[in-house]
Amino acid sequence: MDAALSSFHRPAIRSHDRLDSATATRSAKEQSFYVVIDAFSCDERMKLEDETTVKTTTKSLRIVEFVHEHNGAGITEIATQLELSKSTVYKHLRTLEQERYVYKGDGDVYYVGLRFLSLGVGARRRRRIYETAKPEIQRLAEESGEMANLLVEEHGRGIFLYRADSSRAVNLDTHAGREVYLHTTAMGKAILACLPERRVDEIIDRHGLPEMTEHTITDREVLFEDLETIADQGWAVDREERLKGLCCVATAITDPDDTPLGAISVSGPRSRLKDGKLVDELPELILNIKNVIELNVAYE
Amino acid sequence: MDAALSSFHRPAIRSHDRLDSATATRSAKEQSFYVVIDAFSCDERMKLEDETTVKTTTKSLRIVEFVHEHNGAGITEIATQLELSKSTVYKHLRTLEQERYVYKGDGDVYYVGLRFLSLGVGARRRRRIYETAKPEIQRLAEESGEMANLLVEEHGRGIFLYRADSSRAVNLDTHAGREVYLHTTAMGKAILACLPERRVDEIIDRHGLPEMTEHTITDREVLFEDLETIADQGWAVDREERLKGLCCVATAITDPDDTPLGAISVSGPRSRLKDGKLVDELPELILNIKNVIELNVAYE
DNA sequence: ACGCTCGATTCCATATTTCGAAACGAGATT
DNA sequence: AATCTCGTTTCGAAATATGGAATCGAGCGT
Repeated sequence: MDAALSSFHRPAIRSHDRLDSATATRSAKEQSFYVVIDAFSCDERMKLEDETTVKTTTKSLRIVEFVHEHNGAGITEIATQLELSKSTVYKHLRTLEQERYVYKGDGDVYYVGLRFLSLGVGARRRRRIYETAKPEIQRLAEESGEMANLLVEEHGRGIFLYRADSSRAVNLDTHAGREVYLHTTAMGKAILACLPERRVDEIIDRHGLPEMTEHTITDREVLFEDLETIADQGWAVDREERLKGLCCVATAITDPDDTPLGAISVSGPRSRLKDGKLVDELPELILNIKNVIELNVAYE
Repeated sequence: MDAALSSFHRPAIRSHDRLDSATATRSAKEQSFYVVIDAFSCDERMKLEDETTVKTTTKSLRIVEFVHEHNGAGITEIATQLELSKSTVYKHLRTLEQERYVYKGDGDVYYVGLRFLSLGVGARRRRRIYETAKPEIQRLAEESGEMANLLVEEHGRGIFLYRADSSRAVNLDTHAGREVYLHTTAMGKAILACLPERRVDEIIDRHGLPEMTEHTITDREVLFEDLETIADQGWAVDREERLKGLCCVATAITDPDDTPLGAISVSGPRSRLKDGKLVDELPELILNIKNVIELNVAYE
């Protein structure tokens, strides 16, 4: 039973994917990364988790996540993988189905329900920046001729809220809802650069600095140096740090009091984003749009 | 404790909203409608729910839903409204927060987390029809000059997957993820018309025929007559049945074997959609698009 | 038609876990 | 300083989640 829970803490999956081979399936795998808990902190952690945590709920969520990551799953498969009894999994799924969080397709396979979409879209709408930034992101995509994105931070991770494609769009894994590590993207780093050092340390402690490509920053010192540069110049760049072949320029959108509300970016294949465009042309364009959005957010 | 659960079964909220006054907040209220359980079936139902249901999970979900419907809530508020103890709510929220399904904003207010967006978007992507229909829906919006929609059925309810606006867009409550009763919309009725009568009966038994406007069909016989007409002519119409001032024309998208995969519609203000357009021009346009989508789905 | 296999479902005794009352502590208000 | 409100913590009683075994049921091959 304890083994059941520990099985969720998988080692990082290094995805040295090329841009053109990025698929939706792979994104699910990436998301299942958790920092491995080392043996020493176990007592403390157990204390905390046992006393203040509802284990049954955790179990239900794990089941849903399993179904999600596998694009549908049957009871036996889930029970085996999660080291739970079939009857337990059965009851959890029945409950979730009754509440419309999962549904049973043909042939006894359970799928994640669209109820999650209702709540998720509500959560997105609640972010002030979303509606304000959307039209500007579209403009950004048009004027740059590349893909433009909006990302926000939650629980120390980045979540894509919106993406606008230009006509030259590349098929990419960054749908709305996609979760990424902040240190692996230009948008993430732009947000980190706005946060107090203490906060950044907390985030690194919680999520680590997993390596996605050979260019990913995996060293705390190096990251902090980069963040300083970003804070100075006002924009961040990502040269294939999350995905091989993909480059981005980004800047954070902040409150009047410098709290980051999210970040916007332009991203495209390395072949089209040479240095001239990447560090001259695009930063200027992005900073313009940043200003417009910040004004609109402030006086909405 | 039993009282706690029964408090979720609220009577229908009749929303005689006008088109122009429809807001996001109101949509949340609508969604909280549940069929009231009458006293006689209680034993049976308890038996079923008690034996095969994980009550703890249900409780967690109710808490999340409460937070969702109230656009954020504190522990005491939730505990009071849901008739649970503060410590219970506290522990559930802590668990959900740890798993990133909720997050705590400033001032001890909990909000629904964007984790729901990740899972929800995944659920949407899994519907074959979504990617296929999207570009066609956009075309439908352009060619009709009105709003065009894509809806699918799940658990006997309708869920909007996508909406495309024309330049003359009206500000409406139908974002992606929005849930509606099937019998109140043209798209819903178009889907119902494809289902075997037995299935339609089940759905009505589960969700009832709640009245949204004075034009809503609230009688089973009347509904079945309408469904027959729809099945014959291949398209459905909604004259202010869900929302005062809003009219729609819709048709179902089906598999080669007539299983409905979803429905598409054009909707706009009554003032612009007179009978000439509503029952002559638009049905033809929609049926064309339906054909294109069905071909693409079949040979994808 | 028959047995065979695999999965979902049901039943039940057991003990794990949840739950609520009450106490505590921090902030705000009077 | 007293009072109120709200989140957090503690702890034992009571509820209920759990896993294993038994049952059911569909699909397959002989």
